Amino acid sequence: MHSGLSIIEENYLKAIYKLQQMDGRVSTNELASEMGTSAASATDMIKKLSNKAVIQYEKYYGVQLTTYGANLAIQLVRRHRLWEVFLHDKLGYSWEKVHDLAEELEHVNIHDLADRLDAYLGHPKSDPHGDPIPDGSGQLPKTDYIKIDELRERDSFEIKGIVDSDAKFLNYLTERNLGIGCKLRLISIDAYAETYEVLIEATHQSLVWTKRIAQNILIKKT
Amino acid sequence: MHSGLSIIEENYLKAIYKLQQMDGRVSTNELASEMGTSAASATDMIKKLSNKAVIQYEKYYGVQLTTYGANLAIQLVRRHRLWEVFLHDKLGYSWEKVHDLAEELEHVNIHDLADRLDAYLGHPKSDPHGDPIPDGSGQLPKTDYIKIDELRERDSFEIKGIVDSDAKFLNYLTERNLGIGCKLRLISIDAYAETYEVLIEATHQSLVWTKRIAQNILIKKT
DNA sequence: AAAAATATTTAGACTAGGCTAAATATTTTT
DNA sequence: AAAAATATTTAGCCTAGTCTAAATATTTTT
Ligand SMILES: [Mn+2]
Ligand SMILES: [Mn+2]
Ligand SMILES: [Mn+2]
Ligand SMILES: [Mn+2]
Repeated sequence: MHSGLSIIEENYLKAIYKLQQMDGRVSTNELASEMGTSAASATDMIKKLSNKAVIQYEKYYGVQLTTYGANLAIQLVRRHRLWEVFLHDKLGYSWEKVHDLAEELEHVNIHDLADRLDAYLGHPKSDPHGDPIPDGSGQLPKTDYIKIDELRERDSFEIKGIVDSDAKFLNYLTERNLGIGCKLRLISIDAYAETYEVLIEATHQSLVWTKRIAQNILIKKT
Repeated sequence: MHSGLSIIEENYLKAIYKLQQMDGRVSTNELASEMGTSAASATDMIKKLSNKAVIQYEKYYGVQLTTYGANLAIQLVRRHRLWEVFLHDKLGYSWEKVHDLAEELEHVNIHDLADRLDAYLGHPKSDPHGDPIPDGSGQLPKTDYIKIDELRERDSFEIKGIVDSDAKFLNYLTERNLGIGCKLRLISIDAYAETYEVLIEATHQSLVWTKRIAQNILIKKT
């Protein structure tokens, strides 16, 4: 259960996992920027994680998680998201607040804490931001969410997830009564301005999404 | 909310708080021994905590918590015990396991986490070891527990708490079906051997407690 | 009131994680 | 194919927390 990694090493590991999702290979600069440190510090840490067999490292080439490292990362993500569910569902925190708290709680990993928490929460499939929660064996529930650019005018849809849940974006959504499970309809597409006019079914409120905003929202056609 | 102390500084603070309960003034050696470090390390940390106005320090004399430091310590104890209740009552951990986990969780202190946890747990008055939980303003519920040497033969009593909940002692109790709330009767006192024969009401099981064991159990006459 | 024993502090060194500045490799542009 | 720009690593230094060994203060014993 105990990973042999320090809290800081675990945070780097999670960052590598996140970047690898998108890019495959992770460069020193990418990692440094994600962690908010210097490239020199990232190089130092890369060497440490490499010595612990968590990542595979080739000089001037970048890093990749080993199978072992990927497993550790997924369990870390699992704990993070389970804590987010706890904080949101049981303690009533808003989805903007849960991330910072889970960022600390995720590092507690003794006994079978994650499994007990999972059972207590009723084996949730996704966290408050719509991100899928890996099961005990590291399996991620398969989702088939799309983005709004795959819809046609007058299609109905539901918000299912957020690509990058940074606090400012979550706040933007909350202020406009948008959240996971929210039902909407695509009213019109402005192809030149690259904007989408949508209507919230519940309130009949109408909004315009720029491409940048729309690309950050995962949906399902209904 | 954020104390300005590192996790390690917080652990020292809690140790000082614990030792001060018993002794008043805390010596360098006592602290080093409680923390499992060298006296030199304890001296180093004492200087740091003193600079942060958490303790008052006089060379070669010992340390004492300041009012500010005592408040921080009590809030830390509050978080520790609330997490223990959560782990025990909600996740079903035994009282031997909750301490180690709470030792890590107690350091998470952002937003109003302790207060939300407290409300969620129904404002518990004591943790799974019978230790009182301070309220949000640091007030400890007053208890009037005694030890068995204040009883007479044939008195009935209930276990209310444990003085020093180390794992081995908790295990000793669990193996004999003893725990908080357990009802017993004092059968006889052997003044010369300094032992107490007690009877568990529920099972009619009879046990002999040595003075060392008896001194570690807090009870209430019923 | 000395001597001996004990407690505490200081000195110097080590590891983890971080930084800046300089050196070196790689990629892109011309 | 050079030159310029960018990316990465190395070198050297810093702080937090730890250690051992040595120095100093205090307490206890004789
Ligand atoms: Mn984290
Ligand atoms: Mn999340
Ligand atoms: Mn702790
Ligand atoms: Mn306890």
